[in-house]
Amino acid sequence: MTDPRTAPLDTVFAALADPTRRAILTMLLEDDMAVTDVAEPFEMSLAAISKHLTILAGAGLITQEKRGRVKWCKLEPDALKSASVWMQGFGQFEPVNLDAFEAFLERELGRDGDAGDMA
Amino acid sequence: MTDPRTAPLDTVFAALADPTRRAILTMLLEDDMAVTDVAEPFEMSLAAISKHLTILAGAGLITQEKRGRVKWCKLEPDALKSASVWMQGFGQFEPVNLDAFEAFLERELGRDGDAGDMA
DNA sequence: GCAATGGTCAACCGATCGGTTGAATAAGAC
DNA sequence: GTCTTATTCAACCGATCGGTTGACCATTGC
Repeated sequence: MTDPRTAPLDTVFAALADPTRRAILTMLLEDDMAVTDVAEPFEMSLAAISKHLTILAGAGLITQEKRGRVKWCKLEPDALKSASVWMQGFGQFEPVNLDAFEAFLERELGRDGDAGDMA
Repeated sequence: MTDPRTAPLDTVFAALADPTRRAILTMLLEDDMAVTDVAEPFEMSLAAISKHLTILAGAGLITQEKRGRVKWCKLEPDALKSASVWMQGFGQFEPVNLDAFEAFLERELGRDGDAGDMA
């Protein structure tokens, strides 16, 4: 129910500061997922992932909707807008470089997203 | 084991998660400042501000240069680029709205930047 | 009904965080 | 030299963080 646009910068940046949570966001970029499926690639407990999802939801970065016994997680990119706008002000308002983003995305997927070395 | 490739995002986002540190960055947007002058508007000790500046420098968001007995703090907006690029990927690559940025800047200055209610 | 599945809750743990204080170091000012 | 200013260091504090475990609640399937 919280408007993602009004989520304070504190919680958004704090949520983004954790590599596991950034990896989760990257996964949700592809599709909505159930909590158990989000947790699958990680080496930590389901409860830990559940906490991470609560933090992401608290920051407005995702929403969670329960259908039956499955809770679906959905990315809410709009919550990033305020933080992005805030940050952009410190650069010379340079245009976003898509190639650079793709490179970062690959690194995130290949590293954080890989449960192999996240212990 | 922290991944050196994604560590920058960790430290940058963590540094931005604190309102005092964001207020410092906003102050440095105007001009370079000495540590004591950075600390002046805040209600906390100089040592606390010194720690905040160390964290900002560790994230690459500022640099500090000692001239005489004064240590000057300088904004380094380029450190925001990687984080900004990462974030922008979750939106529709929308162009930055300058008016929106100014509104946020004012809110930051009026709330976080005011030493009156920062306890 | 009963068992399995999906997810959270509660208590606990060590590490880190944001702050304090007081002493220490370094560089001007006189 | 001595006093003052600028800044950090070191030790400490309570709160929060990221994780664990085991018990608990819901929903589904047989």
